[in-house]
Amino acid sequence: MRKLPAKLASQLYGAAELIAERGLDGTKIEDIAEATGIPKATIYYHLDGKNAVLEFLLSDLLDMIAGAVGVAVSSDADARTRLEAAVAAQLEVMLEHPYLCRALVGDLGRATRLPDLALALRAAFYEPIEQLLTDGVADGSLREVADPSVVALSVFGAITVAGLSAAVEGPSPDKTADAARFSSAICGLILDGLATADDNMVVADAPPRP
Amino acid sequence: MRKLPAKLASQLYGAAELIAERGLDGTKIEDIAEATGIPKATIYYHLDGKNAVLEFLLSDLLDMIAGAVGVAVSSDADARTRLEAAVAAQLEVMLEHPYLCRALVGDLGRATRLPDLALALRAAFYEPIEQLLTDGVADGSLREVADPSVVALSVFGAITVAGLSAAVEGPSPDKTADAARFSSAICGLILDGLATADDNMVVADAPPRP
Amino acid sequence: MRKLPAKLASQLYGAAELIAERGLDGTKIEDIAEATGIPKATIYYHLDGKNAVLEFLLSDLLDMIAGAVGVAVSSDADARTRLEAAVAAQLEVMLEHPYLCRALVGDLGRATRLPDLALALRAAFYEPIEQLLTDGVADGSLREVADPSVVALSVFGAITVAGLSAAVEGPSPDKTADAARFSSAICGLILDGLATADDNMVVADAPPRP
Amino acid sequence: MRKLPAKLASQLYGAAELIAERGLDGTKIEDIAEATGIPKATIYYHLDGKNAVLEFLLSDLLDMIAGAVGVAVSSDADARTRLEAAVAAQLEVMLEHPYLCRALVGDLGRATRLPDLALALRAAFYEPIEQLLTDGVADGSLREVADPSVVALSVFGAITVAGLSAAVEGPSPDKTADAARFSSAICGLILDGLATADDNMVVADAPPRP
DNA sequence: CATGAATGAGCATTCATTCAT
DNA sequence: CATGAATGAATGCTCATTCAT
Repeated sequence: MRKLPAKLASQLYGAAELIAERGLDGTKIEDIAEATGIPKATIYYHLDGKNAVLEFLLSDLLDMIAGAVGVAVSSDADARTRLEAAVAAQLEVMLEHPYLCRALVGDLGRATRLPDLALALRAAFYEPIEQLLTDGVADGSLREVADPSVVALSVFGAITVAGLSAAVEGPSPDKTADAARFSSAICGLILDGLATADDNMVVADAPPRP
Repeated sequence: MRKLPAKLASQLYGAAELIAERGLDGTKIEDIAEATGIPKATIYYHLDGKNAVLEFLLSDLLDMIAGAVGVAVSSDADARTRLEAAVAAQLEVMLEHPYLCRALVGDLGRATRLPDLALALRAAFYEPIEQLLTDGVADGSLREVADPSVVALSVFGAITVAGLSAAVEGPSPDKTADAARFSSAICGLILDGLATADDNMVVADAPPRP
Repeated sequence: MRKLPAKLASQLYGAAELIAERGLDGTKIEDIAEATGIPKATIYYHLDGKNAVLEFLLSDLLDMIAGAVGVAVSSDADARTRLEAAVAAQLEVMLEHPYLCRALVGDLGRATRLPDLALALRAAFYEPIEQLLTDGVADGSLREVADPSVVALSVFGAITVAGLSAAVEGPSPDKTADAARFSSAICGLILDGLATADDNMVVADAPPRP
Repeated sequence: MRKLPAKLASQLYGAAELIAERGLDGTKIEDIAEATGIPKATIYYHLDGKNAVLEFLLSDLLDMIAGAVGVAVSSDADARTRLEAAVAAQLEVMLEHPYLCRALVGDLGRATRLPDLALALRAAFYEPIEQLLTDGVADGSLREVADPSVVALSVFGAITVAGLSAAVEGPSPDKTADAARFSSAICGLILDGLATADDNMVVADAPPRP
């Protein structure tokens, strides 16, 4: 699996919609060849089979997300602010690449079976959040929770499922606005929760209220 | 797709792990036949093809979830309490059936392409939450949000991804305890949020505070 | 590789000429399917791939030869007489199945790479001769030689190459007569040699004549 | 097919073992490239395809054999003596080049389908013997046989199969000694036969003795 | 009803060969 | 001259599905 020439790489994106629509197994290499204009044998010359096509496309998406989130996370604001930025960043990239996202969800099983992708997946989606949760406790901007890893997972789920859903809806005219709207809704949820404000907090492991 | 004789139905569950592990496309009917002990042709006699196997398995899971959540939701407590119950109920069923859950995620793409399943998916996971959000606003137990459908999606994501993750981890010795722990963490997140208590609320679309 | 139903087995012989003509690598499974009337997938249902087709055909030939030679060899005549009978028997079978013989030669390399065939090859062609050589020394009908295994090899070569050559020439109208003619010529060679009768014997390891 | 630069020619021999082991069809040009160190495209620059590689290697072997046998045959000794010399010469070359020999046998089918090779094959192996048989009858050193061409074929078979077998056994430490041993055994066989000396001669077509 | 046997349709992958540099 | 890159053409094999019993 040599490094792809830039031209081929860009052509290959033409396959994303196909794969998003039908799943990788439902997509013949021949279809990919047609959709991208790259001859079948040339795809095989550069990539190690069908999985590698998906791997290439998703790696790229995951890199973009990891990159954007990485930037968002590395400001010197407090963790809560950075979490908000990270949510926005991730949603922006996701909405920017709806086909890749759909391909990712549609072939999530396969993606997790590809070791490289599984790692990239964790690194892009889960780890920054986990880190932020820790940071937030340290700088006092986020409260401590009883089960940080489950919470990180849930936050990851909250963001990702919303983003995915937006991606599945099909292209939207104003992605930035969408991203902002989603981002705002999600941050409202994960930062302030849904309980009515005057209520007593429900804290995990909290003693039963009298 | 006649109703399956009970014996076959139960044997068929033996295929869940296989499908969870390899995805439906990576699983030959022949493999399913071997794993379940049901002869290939007999599977075809009772079910309309490979997809129908997945459909059967997942319908069942979805029904179980919908059922459990349905029960949880129909108590006469306030919406917030019912939401907590729903979360717990969903997680319990998911943890009780880790292979089915993994099969579901792994073939999410296909699942959403099968109309019946897509519907059942919505009905089991999304709709009860959406309803609860509305109810909560009405009975004052949950606060109003600017974008209820996005929030419902996120809540759904928070619960589901956490549950899925638990399912992927492999069977746990004490599923009920796990479910409780997860449930508690998730409710803490979606009801109270992560922001430190003394902070001003970040409310979506709220006017800047002076 | 289940046991072939008799009908298929017989149809399969229709592929012998093809393979003889073009070699196995030059013969597509599809060609074999056409030539035999057996659908491609059915061939695969019964046999483990292309090699197995050759293996089946040649095993059969080898069995026939081993059988005929076995019968010839098990009379209670002296070894020399039995050798003559064995030569005749081998040639008869070879001439009776020219295509199989040509297939065998044409794909000799592959045949020797298929362990089962390599064994059958030895058993059909080489071992009976080796045995006869030993027997002949014991019963006094054949002379002792310095290097029995090389001689056995050579005798095997003398018979086989002649027979093969006849097979390659294409079908002859009177195979039995051919076999007799070849048999007679070969026996004359291997029993009496080519040296003129009045000459001193050239015996291996014999001291140089003065 | 230009004349190969000497260096390439010699590198090309590195492919003989490969081809001997797997057959030509089982050997990718790429494998040959790797084994010889000659880049794939360079092979194509100098030779007309895969067959030409085999043709080159085998032509060479055949030329060597034809040459050595030619020398052996052109002494002015009697035919019988020259036959002995020819046998020794042929075996020497064969044992000197075991891989080429195995490649030859393994792809005998293909070799006979390449017209140039088929001719060279005859010229190297068969014709000198045939000639010697005729010469021997003329000079009285070999007896007349009823079916000279069959006998020539058998003699060719006796020599070649023994030689091949030696080649297949793998490299031997002392090839010259091997050749001498084989040669002696084979000459004993084809000149004096295996019948015990005191026996009546079995002469093809000889009238029954009273 | 259940199923062993049979097969049509499909497709990923391979590889010999070409060609621009 | 030599060769890395590219590809057209080919094919072995798989597997979901059917059907006769």
